[in-house]
Amino acid sequence: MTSKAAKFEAIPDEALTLGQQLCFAVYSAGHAFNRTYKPLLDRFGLTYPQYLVLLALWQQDRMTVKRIGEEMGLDSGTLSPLLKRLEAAGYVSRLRDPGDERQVIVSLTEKGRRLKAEAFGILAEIGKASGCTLEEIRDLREALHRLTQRLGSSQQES
Amino acid sequence: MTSKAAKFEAIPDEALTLGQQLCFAVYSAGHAFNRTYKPLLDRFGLTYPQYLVLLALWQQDRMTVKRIGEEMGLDSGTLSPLLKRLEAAGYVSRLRDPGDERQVIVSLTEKGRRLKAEAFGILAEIGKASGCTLEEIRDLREALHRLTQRLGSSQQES
DNA sequence: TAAAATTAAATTGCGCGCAAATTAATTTTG
DNA sequence: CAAAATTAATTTGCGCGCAATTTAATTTTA
Repeated sequence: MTSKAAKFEAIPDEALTLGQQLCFAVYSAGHAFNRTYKPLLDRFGLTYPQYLVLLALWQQDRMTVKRIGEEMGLDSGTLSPLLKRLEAAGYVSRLRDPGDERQVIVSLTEKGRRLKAEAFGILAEIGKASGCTLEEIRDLREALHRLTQRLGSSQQES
Repeated sequence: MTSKAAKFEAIPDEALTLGQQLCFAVYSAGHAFNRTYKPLLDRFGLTYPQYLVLLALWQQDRMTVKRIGEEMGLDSGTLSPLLKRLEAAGYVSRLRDPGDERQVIVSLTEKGRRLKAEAFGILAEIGKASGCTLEEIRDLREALHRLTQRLGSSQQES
């Protein structure tokens, strides 16, 4: 019994299958959402991540890139080009903060604000596709938030 | 009361926030898993999706690209280059099926099989980082599987 | 206040993930 | 059996997502 092998000997072989992995269940559900949103967003010329940024802006307009990144867990390397495309599509404007020229303030355009009305329809479609009750959605969402929190905080420790 | 607005009038404004979205909870948890796996996989020169493919192969060796795609919900456009990189890293071999030259059979190399022993350690690390009990993991996994199933089947209908 | 350190965005490079087009092999059918 | 249709994998193009670097502005501090 070598020391290295012994340490995890208690874990059965079946624990290592794809179907048993929580991470793979999350991974697959993420793709499934992306695929479900795609046809609903195509007619607005939006991608799923772009739509999530708009959700953040409908909640709180005029955020810096950094602030949006904090809300969404994304860095400027991801957001900068995405926001440029959202601007090119006419949904947001990007303006340097006159008080601090390092910052860029992202604001909804009139077109961006108008889209919010359509989003309720998208929300209803997704809710229907998910086949979940409001309670199931809430419980699952909260369980995932707790999980994300714990995975995130475990990062800092290492 | 315009007809278009009236249709979804019952949905409150708060339902449209990022934090309320199940999709965003899944999206964030997916990124959190990716970030947690990254340092654990870096020393093997593997990415998180590559590791998932290896999980599939430890469960069932010698699969065609198509079969792996069915197991994982990915198409060959994603898998072909990923498998080439796994081959370049020495974890798998890719061989045309002599009985049907259209198919490519992906097999674990000795190096790929050896890595399985290390995977139990990774599994334990992730389990610790998730902070979930085995019951929580099972429940969450099953809820996500059901969700993925329903989102997937809703695609065919449209 | 001038130099050093910090901060915010943007940029670069690479690996997914997916749609669409391409290539090559096999199966169907006329 | 030959043409047409189907199938499997690859390739191409584009948009994330992230690490690492760069650029520019602001703050700290010597």
